[in-house]
Amino acid sequence: MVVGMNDVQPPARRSDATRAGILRAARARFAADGYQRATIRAIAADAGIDPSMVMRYYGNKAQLFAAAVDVDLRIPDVARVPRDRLGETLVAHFIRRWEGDPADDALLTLLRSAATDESVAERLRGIFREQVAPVALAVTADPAEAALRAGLVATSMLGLALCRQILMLPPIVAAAPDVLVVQVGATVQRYLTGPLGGVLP
Amino acid sequence: MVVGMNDVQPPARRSDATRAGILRAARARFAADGYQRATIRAIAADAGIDPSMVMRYYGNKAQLFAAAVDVDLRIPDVARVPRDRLGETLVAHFIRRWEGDPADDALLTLLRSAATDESVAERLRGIFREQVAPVALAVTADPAEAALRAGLVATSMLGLALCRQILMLPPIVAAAPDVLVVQVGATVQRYLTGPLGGVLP
DNA sequence: CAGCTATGCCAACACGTGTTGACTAGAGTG
DNA sequence: CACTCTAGTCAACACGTGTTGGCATAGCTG
Repeated sequence: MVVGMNDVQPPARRSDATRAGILRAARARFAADGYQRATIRAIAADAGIDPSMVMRYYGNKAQLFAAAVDVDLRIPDVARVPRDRLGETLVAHFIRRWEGDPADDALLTLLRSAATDESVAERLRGIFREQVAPVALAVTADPAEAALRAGLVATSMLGLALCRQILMLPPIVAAAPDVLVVQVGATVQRYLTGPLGGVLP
Repeated sequence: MVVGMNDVQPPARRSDATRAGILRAARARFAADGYQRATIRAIAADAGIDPSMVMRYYGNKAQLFAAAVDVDLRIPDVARVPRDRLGETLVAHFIRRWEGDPADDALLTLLRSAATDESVAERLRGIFREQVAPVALAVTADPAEAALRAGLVATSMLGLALCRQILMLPPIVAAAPDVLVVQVGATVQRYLTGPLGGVLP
């Protein structure tokens, strides 16, 4: 085994461990405190290095945030899911991810900060456009209808994330995943495949 | 007409106009920027007075926030609403409030700040417990079931508020109120009066 | 008018923030 | 070994924050 395992782009610098440590600490802090409250000093302390290293490797706080929060919802391929199971499948997917390590889920981090930072909100809208909207397009061909359906789904899913993982609303935190999958899943299902009432422009 | 019109508690100080001005500016700033980003200096500037006056009249920033954000959802009396119209009625009620002046709605202000400030989140949970949960209790006698139903309703309503007023998700912002009332109203209706599947402990 | 109190402004403190630059050790290379 | 470049620390700057105390002024009260 030679020194360079991945002889593609990065020349495998000696500081890779530190960089990774910074990124790991940043993810945790941003997830726990949001963009503004998470300080470079705290992140550096968690990573066990000097704050100036963060600046050297990531430029500034905004770029560190961008690097730390890479959002891939990993939405399952809707083509492989029975049409009448879409709602349950999607809700189960997200709950399972949050169950693992909420501090590791970029979506929750973004949601926390998007409430007060417009630039983060813009980024969330981008995620919606590129990763959520396509799901609705697999159900309807009409773009306007698909956009509305996707928006309603976002309403439901983000509302669940907000109440369960951020606001910690007791009944929703205590609810068994199965119950939420059935109830919220039914809502998402209706938003995706149910009637809209023909009120589209 | 004598000097004191309301001769009850407050002796009608001469600085009442200033106090009100501070409160008005604080409401706007907190609604627009959230708790942390809204600065005492900015609020004082908006009110046209010195920052130290804010401290004199309201003690500190936290107390100013508490004074500025008084939350009365003014949920309509559920007893006067037909049981099968609860969902639509509730959604229409909230949308109508936001339509007016979002910066004046305390719920949105709280929602913005609750994402990053635990104490604000705790306050939101209080609002939920005292103003939302009772609605579900008017539908079911069982407290555990009522709590779950109220939680699901919160999921739906806060998700809508989040996407429409805070994240500004294009399809939800563009959607006509009627459409949202019908669609989200149906969801709330089912959460309140629909079957739960008997999975309650 | 004299005196007191409420109302307001000004300047400053103490602190935490992101960010920068100079400087030290230490590995890698000729 | 001598030289170079990287990884890292330290101290400090410039700024914005909440908060405080002192001082002027205007209005009310005797």
